[in-house]
Amino acid sequence: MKNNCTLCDYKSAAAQKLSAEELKNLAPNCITVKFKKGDIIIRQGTYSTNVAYLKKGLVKIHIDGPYHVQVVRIVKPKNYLGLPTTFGDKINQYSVTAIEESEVCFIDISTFRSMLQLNPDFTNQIMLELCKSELESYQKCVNRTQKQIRGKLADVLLDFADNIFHSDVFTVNITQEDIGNLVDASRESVSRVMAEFVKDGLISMSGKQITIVDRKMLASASKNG
Amino acid sequence: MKNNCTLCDYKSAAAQKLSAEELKNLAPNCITVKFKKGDIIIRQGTYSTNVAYLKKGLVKIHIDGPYHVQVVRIVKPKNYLGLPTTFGDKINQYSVTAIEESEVCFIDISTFRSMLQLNPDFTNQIMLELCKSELESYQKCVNRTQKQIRGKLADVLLDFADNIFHSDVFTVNITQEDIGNLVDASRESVSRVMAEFVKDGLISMSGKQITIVDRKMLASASKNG
DNA sequence: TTTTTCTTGTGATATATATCACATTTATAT
DNA sequence: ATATAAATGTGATATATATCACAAGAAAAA
Repeated sequence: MKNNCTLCDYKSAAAQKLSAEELKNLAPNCITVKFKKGDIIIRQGTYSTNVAYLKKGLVKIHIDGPYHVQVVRIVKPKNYLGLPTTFGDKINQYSVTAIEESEVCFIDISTFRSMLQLNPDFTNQIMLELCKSELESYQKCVNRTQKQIRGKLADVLLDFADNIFHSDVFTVNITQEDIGNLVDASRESVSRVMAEFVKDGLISMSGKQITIVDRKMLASASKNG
Repeated sequence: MKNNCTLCDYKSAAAQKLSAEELKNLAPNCITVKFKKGDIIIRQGTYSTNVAYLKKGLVKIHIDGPYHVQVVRIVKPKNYLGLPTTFGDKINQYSVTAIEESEVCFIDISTFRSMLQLNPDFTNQIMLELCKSELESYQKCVNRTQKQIRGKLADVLLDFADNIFHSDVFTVNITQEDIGNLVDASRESVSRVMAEFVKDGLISMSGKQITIVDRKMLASASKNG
């Protein structure tokens, strides 16, 4: 689908720094593609020739580890997917898969580069996001390696409510195995701990819908396991 | 100590993109400071007002986790320390400590920002490094969470030899507790596995000097634990 | 609807590694 | 040189979580 970037309602913080002229030049160099749940958007090990930007939907970023897949994080719209790959390495170091119907805008890499070259405000915003996500990934890694399952699961549930769905009631279209890969635990352990959380009244579940019932206790589980 | 950046022998890849004029302007806005082994260069939780760049020595980057310290990585010279903090957050998200006598150049942050604003080649190089380190940190996190101690220790030893000391014989000025924090293991476990490696002829040790004896077996330990 | 596949629940068991406790060695300070 | 502190080695024990095995439920396909 051809784009009209000027009128785009899903502009990134960085793209909002672009001039009318620049946005006009951008349009013919990017395409929007729709993905269904389960579709692979970026595949680890393949060449990356575009910058991907999530306009709508929800995706997971995942890496093939030595023994399992690790889900690095869940990404919501108005975020670039795989920015670091775009520069550092030409080969995608991780995969991105849609977990809901999603719309991704693929921007030609040399167009993206020339925007960086020409517009320092744009560049600055991109750098800010790179830095933020690097710091976040450090913090997440510490939590992944040090907390135990109850703590990590509580973290993930609060993160979903606070940063992704902005509601204490939400429906995540991922399996318990995915959640396991997100907190480095087996799917059986996820099942058990979730049941524990329900039993103890921290959350309630019906199907894939999760409701956060007791924020305080969940926060305490996040801290003390 | 006042700097003469033009004549500096330790320029970063990015700084090599600066013009003679730009280097001249840089000099009055940075100072070089010497640190002894054990000195804290950057302290987590404090304000960051400078960009730090490692000219000589060796440092560790570490984060206070919920239960222990995690050593994120060991950094060798000609690398920026804490770049992501410089933009993303004004508060240092991690600490940096010298593990050998080190020299660090502190660059005034607004000077650094204006170089980014004015020199796209400089910026490009900085972005490249940011991206590379983000990808690296993803990969490291997967290894940390999935491999077991033998594998992680083998990784670290090979990393030291290949990427830091460029020799199969090297002396690391860190304790086994540090190594434990680097591979997310207790110091006792590090001691035990190191002894195992010596017994099995993968490495030899005398004091803090480590010699890699059997690369093949070490690489296989890295893979298969 | 019926069949097949995917996902979840739950007990029993195995295991890697932490923790504790103390001895010994090495480094640092007096 | 001596005292003190820090780092390392090593056994015994505890424990969180993986793995295995199978049942049951939900979703997708036929």
